[in-house]
Amino acid sequence: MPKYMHIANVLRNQIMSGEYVANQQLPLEKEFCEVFSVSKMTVKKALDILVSEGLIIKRRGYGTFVKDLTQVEIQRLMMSRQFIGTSALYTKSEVRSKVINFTVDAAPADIAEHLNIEEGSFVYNIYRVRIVDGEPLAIEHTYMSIDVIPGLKLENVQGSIYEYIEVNLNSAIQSAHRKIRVRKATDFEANELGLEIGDPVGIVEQTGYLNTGELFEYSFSIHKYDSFQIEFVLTRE
Amino acid sequence: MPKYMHIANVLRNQIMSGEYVANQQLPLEKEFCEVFSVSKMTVKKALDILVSEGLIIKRRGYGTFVKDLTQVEIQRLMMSRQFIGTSALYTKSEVRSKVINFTVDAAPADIAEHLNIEEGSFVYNIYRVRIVDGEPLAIEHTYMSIDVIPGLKLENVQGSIYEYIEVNLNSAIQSAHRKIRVRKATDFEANELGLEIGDPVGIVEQTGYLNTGELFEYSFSIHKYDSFQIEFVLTRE
DNA sequence: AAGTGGTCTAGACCACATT
DNA sequence: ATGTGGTCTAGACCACTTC
Repeated sequence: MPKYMHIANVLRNQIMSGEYVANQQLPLEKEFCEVFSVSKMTVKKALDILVSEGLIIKRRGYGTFVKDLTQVEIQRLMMSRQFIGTSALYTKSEVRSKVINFTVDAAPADIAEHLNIEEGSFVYNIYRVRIVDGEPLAIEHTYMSIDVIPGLKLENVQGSIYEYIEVNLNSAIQSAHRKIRVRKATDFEANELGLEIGDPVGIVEQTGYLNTGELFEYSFSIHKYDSFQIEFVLTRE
Repeated sequence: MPKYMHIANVLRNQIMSGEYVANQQLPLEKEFCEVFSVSKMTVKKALDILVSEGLIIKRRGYGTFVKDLTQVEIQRLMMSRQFIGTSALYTKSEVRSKVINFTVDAAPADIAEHLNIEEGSFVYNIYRVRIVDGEPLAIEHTYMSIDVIPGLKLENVQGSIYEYIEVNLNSAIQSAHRKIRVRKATDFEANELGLEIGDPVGIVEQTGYLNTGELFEYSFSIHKYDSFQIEFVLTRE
C-alpha cells in the first residue's frame, strides 16, 4: 500500500474514533512529515483524500481542520464509500435476478448511439428484476456489445455480470456515468415491483466503462421509491 | 492559474473539439513534459483532473487514452461541471423564491442534531418555493444557525442565500453532503408545484459546510419530478 | 512579520503491462 | 527487455491568512 494511502487510513480512523473531533485543528503538514517520516507532498496527498471524502477542510495560510460533522454524518460517510455497479447500490445484501429477457439483438439506433457502436451491431439485451433479500427492488435493462463482452451466459446474467467481467474477462470496470431521474411507474413496473400504478420510481441511467476506456454497458434501471437512496459529497474546486 | 490547471484546460478543449477522439492514445507523460516544459508531477496532476471528470483513463505500463465517449456524453460532461448550491441544480436560468416562512425559532431536537448545535439554539427557519423561469419547480426547507450566519434579511431569502454568505460574510461554501430520495408529493407540495396528489417528487437532503469547516446549513428540498435530474461520474479508486 | 498550505522541480525508484 | 504510469523525495518558491 502506498504511504499516502496508509496515512489517510490512519487519520480517517482517528477522526472516526473521535481522536480528532469536530472543528479541531489537525497537526501541521510539517508535523505529519516528521510523525510519518515522509515528505510534504506525500502528506498533502493523504490529506487531499480526506478532503474529497468530506471529512476535513484545508485553509491555506491557516491550517487543516476536521469538519463540523455530526456523529451520524461520520457513520454515513464511512458506510457509503463509493462503489460501482448497479447491484452495489444495495451493499451488504443478497442480490439475485429474475431474468425476463436475455437475447442477442441487432442494436436499434438509440441503443447503438449510447453504446458508441454502429446501428445493427449485435448486443446483449438483458432485462432483469433485481431481487434484494427476497424483495424485488428494481428492474434493470442492460445493453452490452457482444464484441466487448464475449461469452456471456445465462448463469452470469442470473448472478453478477460485473463478476463475470472481472473474473472471466480479466478486465475491470473503471468508471460509470450516471443520470438520476424520477417518474411514475408503468403498469408493468408497478406489477413487478409490488407498487400501485403511478407510484414514484427512481430511474438510474448509466454508461459503464472498462479500465481500457472501452464503453461496455448502457443500462437504465427502475427503482422502487421507498428503498431508493443515493448519497454523495460535493466539493468546491 | 496553476500550470496543471492550464494544461488540463488545454487538453480538455482538445478532447471536446475532437482533436483527440474516442479511444485514441494521448501523448506520453514524458512528451507532455517537453511540450509544456513542466515536470512529470505537474503533467500527472493535470491528467488526473481529466480522469476525475470522466474524459480519459490511464493504464500503468501502457498509456493514457481518451474514453470511448459519445459526442452527446462529452457535451453532457462539460455542461454539468459541478456546482454547489441548491439553486445551482438549475443552471443558467432565472431563479427566484416565494417565501412561505422566514422566522427565527428555537431548534427542535432533530434539526439541532443535523446542525450539530444544542437543542433550543436559535435557527432561521426558511420555507421557500423556488421558481425557475417563472415555473415553481421545488419547495425548499432550510435551517441555519443564527450564530453562524448572522444578519440574514428577507431580501436575501427572496434571492440567493449563498450570495449573501459569499458577499456579506466574506465566507465561502466549501462542500455539501447530499442524500437523494424519491417519494409521493403531499397535498401541500402537489398544490404548490402544480402536481396531482401522490405524484412523484425527488427529495434532496443537504448538509452544507463553509470553508472554515463550520456546518452552516441543513436543508431538504422537494422537486417536481419532470424537471428533476442529477448527473455524476463514479470512478474506481 | 510569521507561518500556513499550494505549486513545482529534477530525479530516483517501483509496479505493472506489453512485445 | 522495454517502456508505461505511480510513488516519493528534498528543497525551492509562492499565495494566502492571521496577528
